[in-house]
Amino acid sequence: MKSDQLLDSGNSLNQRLANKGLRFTPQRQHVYATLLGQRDHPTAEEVFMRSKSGKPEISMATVYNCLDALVKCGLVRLVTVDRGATRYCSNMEEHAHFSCDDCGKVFDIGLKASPQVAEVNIPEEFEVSKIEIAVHGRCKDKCPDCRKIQAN
Amino acid sequence: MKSDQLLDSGNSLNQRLANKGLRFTPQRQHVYATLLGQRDHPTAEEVFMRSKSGKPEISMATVYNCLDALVKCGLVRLVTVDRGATRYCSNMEEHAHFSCDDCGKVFDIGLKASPQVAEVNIPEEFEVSKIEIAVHGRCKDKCPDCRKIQAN
DNA sequence: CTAGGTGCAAAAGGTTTGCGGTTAA
DNA sequence: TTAACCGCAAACCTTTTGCACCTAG
Repeated sequence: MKSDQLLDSGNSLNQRLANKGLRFTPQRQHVYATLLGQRDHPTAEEVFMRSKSGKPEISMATVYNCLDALVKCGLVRLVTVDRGATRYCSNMEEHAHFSCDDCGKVFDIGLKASPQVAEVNIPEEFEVSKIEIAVHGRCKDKCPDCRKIQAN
Repeated sequence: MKSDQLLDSGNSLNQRLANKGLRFTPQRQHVYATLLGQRDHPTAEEVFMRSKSGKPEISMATVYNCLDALVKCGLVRLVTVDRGATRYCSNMEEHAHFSCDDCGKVFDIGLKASPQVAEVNIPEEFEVSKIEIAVHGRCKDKCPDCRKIQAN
């Protein structure tokens, strides 16, 4: 990622954090840049690994803290499609997730329409804040791991 | 639960297990009956607690083993709407889940239609096995815990 | 100046595994 | 008879917490 992009994301991040009464720190900027740099769905462990190149002294606890701050200010969201480790997603557009049963990777998939209350019979008293759609299946030859499996 | 119902579920369970090459054991019957007896969405820990009344010698590992067997033979499904412990659901009808942000409880909600590929733009290569819809929000005065919160 | 953040290490869930003994088929 | 299962305890993985030091505002 180029430094001007980093600066952009830094400024945006700065404002976002301030709005929530959170501080702007180099660690938070770095973790955010890490997530933006590779828009997949890494686990905290993976974010930690990637963050260590460029910031070798960063700790796991700080990665969790930073991810938490990013989620709080709406720049990152949690993805919990499986029982495994929580994944983090920097794509804030409305979308669903596809989880591959073979390789475990998570892919973004588009929605044809907003998943409104239309699909579901919500009891009156319930107050809805978020609707999540998770699709499970196989990505087949979409990724290297699954290409290998297909080849066998 | 009455003993004839237990027997019914036992017979159905027996067949189901056999179909998957799994054995019928008293533990599996007991855990299944526990889930059927109270159709909420208990965690493994809660299933363990409930199973101990009537089978005090049962162990946590066995509960996990039994739940796993029940999931394998299609009598129980996993519910993983939050980062917390996996919950288990004996309602195998097609439905969505509502998770309360306040009390953490999970409620079943009906679908107006089957959540078919209609809602989502699945890339061609992807092979879909299951679509899950999770609704988040507040159940308000639906449960005792949330009635308390509302009262404050 | 000080509330909030960082890094470390230890603890806390939740789940899985290894193993000797038991049991359903 | 014997592969599968049980119960126990220990291990494992992910996440949280306590604490001393540090730093952004």
